[in-house]
Amino acid sequence: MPEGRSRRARRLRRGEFASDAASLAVALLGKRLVRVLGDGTRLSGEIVETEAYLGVEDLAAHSAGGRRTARNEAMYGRPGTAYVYFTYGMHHCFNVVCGAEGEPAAVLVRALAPVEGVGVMRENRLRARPRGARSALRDVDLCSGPARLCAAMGIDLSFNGLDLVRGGGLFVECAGWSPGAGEVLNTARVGVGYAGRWAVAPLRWCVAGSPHVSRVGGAAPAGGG
DNA sequence: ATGACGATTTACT
DNA sequence: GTAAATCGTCATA
Repeated sequence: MPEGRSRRARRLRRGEFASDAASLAVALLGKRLVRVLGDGTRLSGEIVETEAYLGVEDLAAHSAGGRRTARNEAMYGRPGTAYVYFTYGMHHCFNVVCGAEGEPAAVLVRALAPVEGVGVMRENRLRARPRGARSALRDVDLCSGPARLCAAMGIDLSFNGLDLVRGGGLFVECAGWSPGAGEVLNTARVGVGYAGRWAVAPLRWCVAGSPHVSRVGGAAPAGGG
């Protein structure tokens, strides 16, 4: 079913990234994250899971309390800027900066349904897997997590601060489909247990029933949308 | 200079 | 279910 590039595909404009993080997190579902390699090869996937990080007041965000460091500087940039960070000594995560410039809000892209360049994504994932990894790598798991999708798409720190609008080889396309309200699950965010009441705020969104959504603790996301 | 800690993934019991 | 892997970043000194 996923065919290649649609003729109608259109890159998102600056203004479409300027909304608040929660709105953008929902709006990005169904959009396509695209990377174009040097030789013109396209790697892309439909966004099926996102999380909103609201900025200064959000204790789960890297920008909590207005924290501004070399690492999270990109969060303070123009809407449509890529914020990529390195964590756990081995993983990268990709965010889209949103809101007004100077206000540190972003949307973490947590999972994709691969569309183009699936073979390359698989190679990238296998190469990035820890030494000793033996289990089969299922297609459905190529991009089913924030670090997995970065590995598959080849997104690393060199993309941090990149403008997705003027875009080099990384941008977001309108794919011509977005889930309706009944097709979206809204849950608490993953991996932010340290953030007090912000840990349970419903700021994660998934395309309901998508097999490409991340499975935390081995389970599919529960709860209604 | 040093120590603690991840917006995770994987393997193993 | 638990635990290991692995290192840049930040706060403290």
